[in-house]
Amino acid sequence: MKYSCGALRASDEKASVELAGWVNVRRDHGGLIFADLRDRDGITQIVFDPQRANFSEAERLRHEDVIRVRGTVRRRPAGTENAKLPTGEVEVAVDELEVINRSAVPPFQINKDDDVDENLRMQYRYLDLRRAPLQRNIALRHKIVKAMRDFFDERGFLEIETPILIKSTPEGARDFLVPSRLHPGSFYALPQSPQLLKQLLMIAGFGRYMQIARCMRDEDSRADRQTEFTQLDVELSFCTQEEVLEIMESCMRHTWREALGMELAPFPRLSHVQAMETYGSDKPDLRFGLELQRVNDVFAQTEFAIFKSVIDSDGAIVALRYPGGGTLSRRDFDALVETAKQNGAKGMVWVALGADGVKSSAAKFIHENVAAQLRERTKSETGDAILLFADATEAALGAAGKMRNVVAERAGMRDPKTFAFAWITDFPLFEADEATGKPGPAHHPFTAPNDDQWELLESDPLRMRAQHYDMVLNGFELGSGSIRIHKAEFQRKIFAMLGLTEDQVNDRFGFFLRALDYGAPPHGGMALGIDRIVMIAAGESNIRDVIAFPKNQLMRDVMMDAPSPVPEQLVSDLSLRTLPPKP
RNA sequence: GGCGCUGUAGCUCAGUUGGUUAGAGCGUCGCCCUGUCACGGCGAAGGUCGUGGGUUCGAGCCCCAUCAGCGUCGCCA
Repeated sequence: MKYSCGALRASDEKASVELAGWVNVRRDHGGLIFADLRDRDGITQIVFDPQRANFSEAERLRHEDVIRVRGTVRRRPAGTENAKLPTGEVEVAVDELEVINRSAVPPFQINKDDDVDENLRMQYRYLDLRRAPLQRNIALRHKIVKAMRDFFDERGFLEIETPILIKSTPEGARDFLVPSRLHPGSFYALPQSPQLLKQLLMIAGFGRYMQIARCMRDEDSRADRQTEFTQLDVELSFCTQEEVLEIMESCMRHTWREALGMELAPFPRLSHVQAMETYGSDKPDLRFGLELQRVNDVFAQTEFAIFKSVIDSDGAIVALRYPGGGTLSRRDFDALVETAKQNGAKGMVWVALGADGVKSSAAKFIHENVAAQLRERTKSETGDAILLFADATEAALGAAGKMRNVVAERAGMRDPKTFAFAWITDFPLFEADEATGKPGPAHHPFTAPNDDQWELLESDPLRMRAQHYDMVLNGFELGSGSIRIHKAEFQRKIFAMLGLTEDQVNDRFGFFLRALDYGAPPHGGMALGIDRIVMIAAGESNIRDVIAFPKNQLMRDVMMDAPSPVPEQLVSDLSLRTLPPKP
């Protein structure tokens, strides 16, 4: 009878079994050969006896050979059980050995979790995937996605697929374009998200929609961001923001329970303003405290010119506790100042609360009473350091917020096994564009403002708050959602506000505005990044480690060697011509 | 496009102030080994020090350029 390599137990003793898998390792004792046979399910020790004809064949087994064996399960002799393996009480005495396919010597060791060069791993992705960490991560990903689907099914949602070839709408990220053979000069776009399509499904009366949706954005990748990625996409009709939050939070609670066996506490909620003030970030890591403190008052009388001018110009001096930072050397602090600058700080003043007294990079201005007040305000202790950031309010908070993560990392306060979810609510509807100062959508242009704020659209749009919410986890944004605008009239107002002409609106969004005219129900929803969720759940720090076939930083698939040139004929069939590469 | 880190054996790394023949562990190959599980023992093979140029009597090491990977800024409605 066939078994997986993780199945056999002591209770299977004397069973006649067939196992197939990869040779994880061979231990050749000369007169007796052990091998560990591996498949997705586990590892089983098989034993070759010199009396058997297959012994000489067993001597030739090598790592990653694919074999099938038939034999008898027996208990291992007392004292030789392996407690590290679930199958460690038994072994299979092999009667028949079939070598199905020999393996070349792999470019790196499959049976060890050692670090290997990323490029090599990508080139031999199928071998990297064979190793335990990726096997685990991909299996976890399946469990998470299944838990999500089960949850929404239970709640009456339909999973509906939306097309991959859609219309380019020039807002947002750069589109991936697909040229049309039948319509020369015209292009499809790959979806950045199924945003408009899911809203159309609401207008179509489906009420509750979800999809595990593939999305593409032609932007540079990061450790937590891949150009091609997967979203849990959700939309529902006749809902309030509160209902969306409840459903999404329950979904995550269900998912963590099913996939990780963990119970999640209720998610704390912070307004956007609150998050920025307290943590200097709209995606604060709540695994630790280290709240930022505005300490302008402490320096009200300071002679320190930089601080003084910041206070006079209505900026902020922000203090951050660095637990254990008091023992750092001047050299370490110099490096930390550099880190702060890379994180957007103009500069950074440090105050070290050493056992032998207070030291500071601005010692002249950090009088004893100032140090005492800072210590009190940041709840610091002897042995800690306090970092000070002075700048325009937003900039100072932002830099301090980034350094908050840096010092927490150094202080070992970012435990990957702790999951601190939170909601961020009350985002602004518009943000001023840094270059032009013009208002642009903070989320996307379909987001509804708070119901009573439409009159601000002409007078003071930047003050409008949106029915927009983010879910964050351990300092990562998992995703955003909002209540959408469901009246064409209001949608047109927003487009106009964003500077689109009537013609542009009709050309790009005409189909959508028309749909809003035919009885569009109020609706809202959310989309969460599946890759990021799995990454954090798996305790990985790179999103590639939870994607079966990821691309590298320059968007190349180095295993397939994509993208690649194509025959000229294929290009001309599309009525296209390639330009010579840019010099 | 900018910045940073990395590049030495199949893999992971060490390599002192620029100085003889570039080392280790794992893997690979061969021989030995009947209770191992990172089996053990003995032996062997394996190197364009990313690439190109320069400085020097002499470069893995210093300088310049370049390529690749990773991280990051820009970008990500």
